[in-house]
Amino acid sequence: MLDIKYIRENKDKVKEAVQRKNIKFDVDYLLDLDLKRRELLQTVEEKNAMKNQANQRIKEAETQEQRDMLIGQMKELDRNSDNEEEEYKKIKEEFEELMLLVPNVPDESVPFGDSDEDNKEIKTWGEIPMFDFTIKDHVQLSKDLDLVDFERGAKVAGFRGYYLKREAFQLSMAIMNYATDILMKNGFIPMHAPSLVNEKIMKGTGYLPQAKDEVYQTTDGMYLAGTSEVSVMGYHSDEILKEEDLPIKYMGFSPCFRTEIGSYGKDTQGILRVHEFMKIEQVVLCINDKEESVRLHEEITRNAEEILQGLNIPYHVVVNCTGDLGLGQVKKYDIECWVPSQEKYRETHSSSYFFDFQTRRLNIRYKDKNGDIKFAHSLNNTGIATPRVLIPLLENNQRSDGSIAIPEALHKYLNFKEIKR
RNA sequence: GGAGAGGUGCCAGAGCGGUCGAAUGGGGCACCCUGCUAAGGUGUUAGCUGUGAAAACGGCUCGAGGGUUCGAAUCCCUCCCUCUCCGCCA
Repeated sequence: MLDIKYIRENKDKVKEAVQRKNIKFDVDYLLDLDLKRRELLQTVEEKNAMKNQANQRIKEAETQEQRDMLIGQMKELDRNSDNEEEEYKKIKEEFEELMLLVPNVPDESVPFGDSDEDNKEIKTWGEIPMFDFTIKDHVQLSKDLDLVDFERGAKVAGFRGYYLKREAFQLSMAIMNYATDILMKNGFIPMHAPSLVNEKIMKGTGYLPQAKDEVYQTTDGMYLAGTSEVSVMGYHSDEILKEEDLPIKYMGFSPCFRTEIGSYGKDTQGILRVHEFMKIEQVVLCINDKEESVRLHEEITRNAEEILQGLNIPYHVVVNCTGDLGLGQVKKYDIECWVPSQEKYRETHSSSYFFDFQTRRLNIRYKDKNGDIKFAHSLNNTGIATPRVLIPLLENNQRSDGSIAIPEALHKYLNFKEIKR
């Protein structure tokens, strides 16, 4: 959510953001409504002030007659103010709903574009492996080595269901431990965070209402979060933090659930796009300062790179174009890992900052050195997500005999150094 | 799942129709005093929001939402949450 004052003063910027993010939203309508809202608020508050004064007089009335007369006047006043109050309430409600739909303004450095096709590569790392044999894709590797069971996955959990078996399971756990160690070394507080969350927090992080098709709702009105970003951000909701405690860095571990509605027919093979997976997420809260947000954005991006480099997976980093930014995101880098069978990079990490877009919704504030209360800034990036990262890991490390070499960084977490049958 | 208790400011805790945005204590902050095992004194310490350049003035908020009333932290209803006991259970 943006500050309405900011929207009033930067109407054109916001309109531009609406356009560039390909969002349907009428900024002028919102501002008209805001004007109406404030006008009504004024009259309602004036009436309230009169009532308060009248009440004061009733309290101070010396005789019963005086009192009765004043009460009579009050009743009259009350009758007249009902309508305005109703109308104010209605407008306020609409106003608040609309406010949730206003997009954040992208940073100047974000390239213009419509879709991920227009994202710009800014960095590559690692050498794309050259194989002197016919490679297998991760699906074939998984089947041949009995690492993932898709058929039984589908039998039990439906389309996109899967079982991670044997070394794949161990690998998945090892990767989590490995990523945890790196993030803890870099100052993150680890948490196993809830994935079952309430509506307020889903709204606060911006997944509702805009992405409501992509989240599972339970029969009792709760939601299964698609990322622990949701519950980790909710952790400090409605709190006032101390400036000296910032930046505060959390790594949230949780299962993640996504309906993948809207991606029918996409990535139907294998474990690239599944309904449930495990993820470590980096979530950072910092002071209300652009420079600091930018600095930390680079930092959490580096953290993900450090994790991938240790796994020796070739990747590149892209800056997402305006059209590929989420509603609240100011800027986003995607890290995409090389997938040999597809001969392209596929997204494994998404690193973004929001300024105070999320913290306004979640009411996460801090008291600065002058005692002023400000909204914090928030950022987040993937730490590591399995099973998706297993795709580049398995494929890039496959050998001609069908076995798979395990990167050295994981050896200390595993009792095997290769996967072989 | 059953029974009960409760949700008030940074914390503890009083208030149970008007004098309450809220006693008191603790903590924090500021100043004063004091040479001593950091004590004493005084003051200060909620957020949101509207008009305004500002000073200021106004409105809202005692878990959330609704209702009764001239008036609600206080009464009524619904929901959420916490705690205790019983049951069930990884």
